[in-house]
Amino acid sequence: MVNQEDPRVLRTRQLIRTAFRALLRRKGFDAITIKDIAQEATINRATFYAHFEDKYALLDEVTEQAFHEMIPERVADAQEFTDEICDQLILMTHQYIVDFYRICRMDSNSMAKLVDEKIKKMLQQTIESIFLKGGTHLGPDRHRIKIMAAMTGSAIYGAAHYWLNVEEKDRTDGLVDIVRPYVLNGLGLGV
Amino acid sequence: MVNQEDPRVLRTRQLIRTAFRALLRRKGFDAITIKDIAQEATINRATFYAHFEDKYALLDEVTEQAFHEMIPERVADAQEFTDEICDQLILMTHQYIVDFYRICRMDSNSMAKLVDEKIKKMLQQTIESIFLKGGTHLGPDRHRIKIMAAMTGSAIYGAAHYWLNVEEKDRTDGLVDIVRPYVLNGLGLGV
DNA sequence: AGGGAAAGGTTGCATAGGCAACACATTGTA
DNA sequence: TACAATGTGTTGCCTATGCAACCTTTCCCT
Repeated sequence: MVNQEDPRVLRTRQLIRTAFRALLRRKGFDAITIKDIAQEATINRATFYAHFEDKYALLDEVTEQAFHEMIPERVADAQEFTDEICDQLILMTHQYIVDFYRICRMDSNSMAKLVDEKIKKMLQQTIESIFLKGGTHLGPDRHRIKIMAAMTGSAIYGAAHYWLNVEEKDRTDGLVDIVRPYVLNGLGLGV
Repeated sequence: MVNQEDPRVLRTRQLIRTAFRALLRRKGFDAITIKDIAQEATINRATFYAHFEDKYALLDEVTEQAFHEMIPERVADAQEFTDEICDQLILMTHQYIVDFYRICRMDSNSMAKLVDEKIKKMLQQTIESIFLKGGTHLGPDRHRIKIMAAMTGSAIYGAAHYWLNVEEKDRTDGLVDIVRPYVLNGLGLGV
């Protein structure tokens, strides 16, 4: 395997990611071939396989990168799961989903499922890391913390996703007003 | 020497050019080192020398690239040296000079001289190529055509450069109104 | 069903680029 | 002046990428 810190490797991987994101804006995921990606990235097809097993692995990484680009600094650095952090997580998740469905042609079920799973996972990890940073009220039980993070992430994601089909979907304050109390009460942080 | 059509070479050279242009916006030419360029381009310093002899060669290429980016298509494709083409050459040259002096810190005499010479040369080549494409009224004498192109290019460049110090320098129509008749009359194309 | 085109992967070899070390030149400074 | 620091330019060795060739798998057309 290649050395992930070699500048050539960093550049090549970035080229591939950028090319893939550009392609997603004009083609469906299923219709994109490795050849397409290699051409768009101006790299050799064989080189692609030195970095990614297949386009699914690439999608995974791109999804993760996009998540990191969208997460507000205050959330990433948060020491505690406050109202404000909760709101930002809800809004960001909603925005992420909206962007993804608007920019990419979600004509592929396999892609939609992969992206959904990935975002949920990233969300859960983010929440868990916040729980762990602040000496949390949830107690020291690592298992319990993980489950609470999983539930919270899933709840936020599920609501944000559902909101796509709501009539007032532009009114994100409506979404926040419903989700925040639910999550905070569930965590025993209710006001 | 490296193969100029290898995709790696094309990418590397582009990285170097882009890095150099970025550096020129925040440092004087004399203050820019090869190390700076290599760092900005995320390439190795030794790699720089595989592509350019020194930063002067790079400046030459970047100047030429910028010229090609600015030249209007109608001028590049022109079959004849018409009034309109003449006007566009004047305006473009003026714009090029203005941009260069605005964007780059022209604190280096060596740089200013190199850039000036290069633009003049590009201008003369462009004009000569137009003369050669249209069965010109200048006759078949290649030598004569070259001199006419050199004079025309120098005249346009000189005027555009002088215009930097004119009070109404924003009024480029004033520049055009002076240069166009001069050049066209000189070429025996007067109206 | 069958057969050809296109995509997915893999491999060996040639070349470009990364890295570290070196000698030399230039500059700044005590 | 001297000497330390920084920049220039080069070299040898190693790794990543390009390229062409190859086989396999998938798809699609009749």
